[in-house]
This record gives sequence, C-alpha cells and structure tokens, in this order.
Amino acid sequence: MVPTATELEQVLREKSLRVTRPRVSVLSAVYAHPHADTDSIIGVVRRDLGEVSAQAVYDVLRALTTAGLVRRIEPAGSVARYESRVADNHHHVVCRSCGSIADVDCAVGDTPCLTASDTHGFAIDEAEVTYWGLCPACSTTPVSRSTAMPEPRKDPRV
Amino acid sequence: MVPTATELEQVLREKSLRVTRPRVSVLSAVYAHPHADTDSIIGVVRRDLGEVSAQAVYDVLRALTTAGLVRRIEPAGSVARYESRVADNHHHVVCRSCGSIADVDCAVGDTPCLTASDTHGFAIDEAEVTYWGLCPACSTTPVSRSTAMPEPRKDPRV
DNA sequence: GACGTACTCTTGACTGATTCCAGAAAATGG
DNA sequence: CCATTTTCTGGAATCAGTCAAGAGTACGTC
Repeated sequence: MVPTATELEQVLREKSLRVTRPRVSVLSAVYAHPHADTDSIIGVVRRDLGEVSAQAVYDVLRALTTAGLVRRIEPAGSVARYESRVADNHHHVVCRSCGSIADVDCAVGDTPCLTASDTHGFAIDEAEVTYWGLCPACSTTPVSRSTAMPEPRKDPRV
Repeated sequence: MVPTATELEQVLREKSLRVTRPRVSVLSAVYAHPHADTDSIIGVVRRDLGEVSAQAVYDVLRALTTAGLVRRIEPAGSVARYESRVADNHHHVVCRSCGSIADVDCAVGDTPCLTASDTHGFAIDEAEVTYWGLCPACSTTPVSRSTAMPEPRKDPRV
C-alpha cells in the first residue's frame, strides 16, 4: 500500500525534487494517512524523524502539491487536507458531524455531469464534487459537533 | 431584483428572526452583491448604515445562514462568500486567476450525477459541485495571481 | 571525493479571517 | 410601556498559514 522509502525517493527524483528526509517522511505520511490535515502529518513526521519544524512540513506539502505528487483538498469549514490519489478523477464524501472524509469514484463513467449548462464564458478545466452527509458512525451515534462544519440542510437536494 | 427593506423584514420575520437595521442591511447587501465576501459586505453595510461592528456582520451572516436565508460558500483558497440563491440546486464556477464566481445551473436535470457509486455507508444529503477554470477576462488578459488560488491542473479532467 | 551553487530547513515574527467574552443596547410579547 | 430575550459593541484571543533571514544540505561538476 504505502511505497517504501526507496520508491518514494524515486518518485521525488522523477519530479526533479531534491530528496530530503522530511520530504520522504511527509510523502510517506500522506500515503499512509489519506485526508490527514497538516497538523496530523506534522505529528506523524515527528514520530518518524524527531524534531521537524512545522514550517518545513508546510513547505514540503506545498512543493509536493505543486509537483502534483499529492492533492490538497479543502472542504468548507475544514482545514487543508492532503491525499496521494492524484492520478484519477475521484471525489469526496465529508461527514458533517465528525468531518471524516472518504473517497468516492465518479458515478457516471469517468466524466460525470460535468458539462455545465451555461459556463458564462469560463474556460473550465476541472469539476470538483463534494458530497455532504453523515458517516456510518455519526448517523447511528450522534456526537456533538466537533468543528465548524456546515449545518445539515433541511431539504435534501441530492 | 433586490427586495425592498419591507420585503426583507418580512423574510426575517418568517424565519422568526428579529428585525434590526444591521440584519436588513446585510441581507440586502447579499442580494445586491452575490458571492461577496464578509469584508465587502461589511463595507456595503457601513456605507448604508454608518458604523457597524465587524462582529455584528459576522453574527448576522451566521444567523442568516443558519436560518437558510443565505448560503455560505467556501471555494478552496478563498474566504467565505455569501449568496441569496438558496431555493434551487445550483453550483459555481470559480476563476483560478481572479477568484471571481458565477452561478451554474445543474447540467443534467435537477438531480445531476449525484448518485455516488460507493458511498461507504455515508448518508448523503447534498452534493456540491465546484467548477474550476478561467473567467473570460482572465483567459484573454492573464493577470498576476491575486490570491492563494489553487494551481490550474496540467491534465484537464473534466 | 571535494567544491560551489542552489535549494531546504529552522527559528521567530506576523498576517488575516474568524471567534470568544462581557457588557450595553435594542426588539418583541404582554 | 416594561420585562425578557436576543443582538450589537469593543477588545482580546485563536488558529491556520505565510514571510523573512540565516544556517544547513543535496547534488552536479571538477
């Protein structure tokens, strides 16, 4: 599942990125913990390498994102999160209660309902779908709202 | 287009919200300036009423959002924005360069491709689509990136 | 295998949006 | 018109993320 350190080094080199211990560790953390936020990643990296500055992790995540090695997602009301699935076109379900995220593949083939009716002259290059709802755990055992998640809608409009 | 003050008062009362000058003014501002951010709204309200605290506007916007009178949207890399179109299911196109936003109606009927293939047991109540691209102005005359907008994708995956 | 350059990481201060708090002010029900 | 409840003011605080200067390090080159 998670590539080895050697494989990750290879991945970095392919993108002309210098290979450093923080970079390998951050990349590994993103593979191992999909949808983790920056703080969690900092924690994982420090457990791996010892002291690493938060700034380094921010910089590395930005470099990896720019290089296209990781994808940054920012659901409304949540801090930035990162994932390693970048090669395919997939979307996300976000739990309104606990904020947990899961991957969702495209429903209708590989280019679903992404043909906007009237694009107002915009040159569109990506369509991003975010599904909102309750995760299995939260729909059975309601927990107190942990973060500033958007309120559930009264009128389901799926 | 923009409802009168009397109509807005009516709207507030229907939602059991107290009618105050800041509330009427904020609501009017959201109708008049779709997709405006909090700061712009504060400006409009102050031009309308004179001194109003930023907190008041934040509180009012939250109250209106909770009541379902306005919708809060938060495209990645942008601050919170508000709009008055809440009754229908529409989506947004966001310009990667200048951050401008336009409304987009659903492409496929009124419940487009929102049947996720595998929902991982999530109880989904909303599907939100964000289209990313360049607005007409920015696609012809490239401007320097004004805010921390996400980078355009190298491989269009619409 | 040492060198130099260019890119990375560390430290620390800073920004900007948003929230929290306590008290003053105002809106609605009676 | 008064009491109750909600809302607004002002100020401080929080929190993710950024900026900047200097120390440190990877890697192509000699």
